[in-house]
Amino acid sequence: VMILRSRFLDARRKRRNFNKQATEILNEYFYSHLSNPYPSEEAKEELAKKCGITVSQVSNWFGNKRIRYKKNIGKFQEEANMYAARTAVNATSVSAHGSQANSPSTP
Amino acid sequence: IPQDRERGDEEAQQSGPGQTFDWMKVKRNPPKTVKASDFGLAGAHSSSAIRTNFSTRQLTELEKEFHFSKYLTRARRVEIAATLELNETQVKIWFQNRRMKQKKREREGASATARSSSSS
DNA sequence: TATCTATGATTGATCGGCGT
DNA sequence: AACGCCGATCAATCATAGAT
Repeated sequence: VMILRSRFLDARRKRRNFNKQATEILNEYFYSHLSNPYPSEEAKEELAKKCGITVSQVSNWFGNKRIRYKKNIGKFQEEANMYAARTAVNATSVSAHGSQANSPSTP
Repeated sequence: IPQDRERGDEEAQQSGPGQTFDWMKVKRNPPKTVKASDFGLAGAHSSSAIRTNFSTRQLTELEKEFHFSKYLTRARRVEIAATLELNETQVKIWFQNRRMKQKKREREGASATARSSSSS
């Protein structure tokens, strides 16, 4: 096939990585809800606000994270242990309540 | 109806951080597009049926139709499918996805507008 | 600077739920 | 019972930012 790719017709994707802070927040949620990493619409909105990104971007992040995580669980073990140690909201119903002020305070 | 137990062996690991949850086992059925049915018969279901790559021509035409009408009528669907050499299902799905995309844009565009109310 | 990897976005198609 | 739509998600891929 020719390299008739979109070539440059894709002025769209001008990706920019998220802040380390945002990634931190997203990962924290992901690993503290590893039993069911599917944030509700409300949770997504809250995460979006905290991270300074859009709800769609939060959805994309979780979508990519879930797929890539299960694709190669081993590769994420280290990261998983790290975040798992911070918040222990183990499985068995994640009936969260009043989300605390949540402060990634540095120990 | 038994739910195909995995290789049946990793039930030991549970409390560990590497626990395997249901969402990690989710598998989607492969597309049944069966587009290469022109092979001549005998449902040689061999069609890998993978993500179809629409050509620029097909996308252009679909986009044009979408502007004309966001929703399809049975007749139009048949017509478009024939013209673009796609299944009616593919046309139907394309319109559904397109509508979702439109909605997403409107939503993000709205919040963006509210933000830059009078700037620029 | 070239090459490989991590990651955000896009999109055809699937899943479950609902309405007709 | 069957079909279309919605909303969410999957899964593969694109293109680029970042690491080596």
